[in-house]
Amino acid sequence: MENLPAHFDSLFTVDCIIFGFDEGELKILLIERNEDPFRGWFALPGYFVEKTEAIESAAQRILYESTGLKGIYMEQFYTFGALGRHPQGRVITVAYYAMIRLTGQKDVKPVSDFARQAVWVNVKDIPELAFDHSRIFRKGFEKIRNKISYQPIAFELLPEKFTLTQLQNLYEVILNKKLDKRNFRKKMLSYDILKELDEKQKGVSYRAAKLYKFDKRKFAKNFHKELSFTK
Amino acid sequence: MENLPAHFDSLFTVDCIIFGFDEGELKILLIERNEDPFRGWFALPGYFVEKTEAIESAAQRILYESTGLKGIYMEQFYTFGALGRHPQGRVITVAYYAMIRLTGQKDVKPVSDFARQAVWVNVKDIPELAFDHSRIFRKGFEKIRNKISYQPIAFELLPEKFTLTQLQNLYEVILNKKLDKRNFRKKMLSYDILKELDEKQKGVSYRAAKLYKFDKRKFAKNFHKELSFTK
DNA sequence: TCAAAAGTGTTTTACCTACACCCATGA
DNA sequence: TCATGGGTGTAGGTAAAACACTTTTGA
Repeated sequence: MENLPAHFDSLFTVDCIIFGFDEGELKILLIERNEDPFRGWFALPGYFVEKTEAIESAAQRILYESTGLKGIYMEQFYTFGALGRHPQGRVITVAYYAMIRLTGQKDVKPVSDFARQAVWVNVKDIPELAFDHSRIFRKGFEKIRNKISYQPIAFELLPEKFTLTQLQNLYEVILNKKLDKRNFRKKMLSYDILKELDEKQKGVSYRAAKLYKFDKRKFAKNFHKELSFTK
Repeated sequence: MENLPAHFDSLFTVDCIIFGFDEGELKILLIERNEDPFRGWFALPGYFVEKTEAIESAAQRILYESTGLKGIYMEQFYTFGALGRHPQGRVITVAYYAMIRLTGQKDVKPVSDFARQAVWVNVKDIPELAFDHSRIFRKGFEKIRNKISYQPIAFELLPEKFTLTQLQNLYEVILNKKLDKRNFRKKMLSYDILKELDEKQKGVSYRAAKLYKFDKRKFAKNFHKELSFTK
């Protein structure tokens, strides 16, 4: 790169929106900063990309440091590079989202200490975030809202075995609207991408619901067409 | 940025896919490189982002230098940052696409000399490109193919006044499939986003077609819903 | 037996699809 | 008058939307 010294001083970061679904609520993981600038503010997990690191690997590393999880599918959704988005100079940020299974045990724990103080926050209660992270969050949320209507991303957020009502709740939370129960079930089952299990919900004080699994094999077979949930 | 010297050496570029529609063919603008690496290869117009420049401005600048056009809407679609995508080191590239009106006169002329040798190439005849630009092109083309089905981006490529057949041709070229003439017209007109003019095509040796304009006012009013072209 | 959610069908409506002929124009 | 594309309508099928009651279970 010896011909191009004028271009040597740019900073990159990767920031991640990590979605989880727990007790009927869609949440994201935020960290509380204890460094300037924005000391004490909440922010998306993110960090600088190392010199010899691909962006994709940096995103995976940051997810791991924030949650202890590896090998989760992440999707890049936008790159933010306005002047003045970082008070100390021009920083370019590549933003990713990930969706993870939050089991009841809350076993998702940060590994590094830049992310100590990580908290799960309901997407309806996100405070004003550091830098332009509020804007990044809104853009990422909009992306998944769009995507869930034609791609089976919802299943990445649910436990392996789930009820149709849980699945519908998740769609409702992401789309931010009520769906008709009968139409939802009819349509979802018509796609033939779920496997009905011989098992039922346990520990509820009402009629136990059947459990289902997402069936990747069926999905691969049946999906040249796309899902569709509008109303 | 004085605390972060370890992160100071990253290179950014912006690359642009500039689409134009001319004589029934969808084309993009390519430049022929006369610098190493990839001297003599075709590549997407693109260049390094300056230190004090926002990414968005860099994209506008590169479009201007390549075509002489300003103020065209550009959309960022992906950021490429794999190791090894540039032989001289890690370069991160933010990719944009733009759609421009190619009038018959071909009055689109490069302004700077990094883009001397610019040529319009039919998307069906794109050669193997420098760096990973072939991949960037494929990804961008896929994006517009998707987007044209629910957003009125086609009109940016057509002359201000156009016939329904021209519009249909453009859809067919982008979607890479034949559409039914009657169904296309019925559906397109049903959206009520076109203004029928009192004018007809001139200089054709067959029945002259009515001309239409895209009507932004109507579009804004009628589009909570989305366009849809599948078959 | 009560509370809470599970589970289930039908009718109406809108949209998508397939399909073929006559019309207007300039050469 | 011929060649070329412009312009038009309908019927059948499929999917979406609206809508309410009975069943199961544990407390």
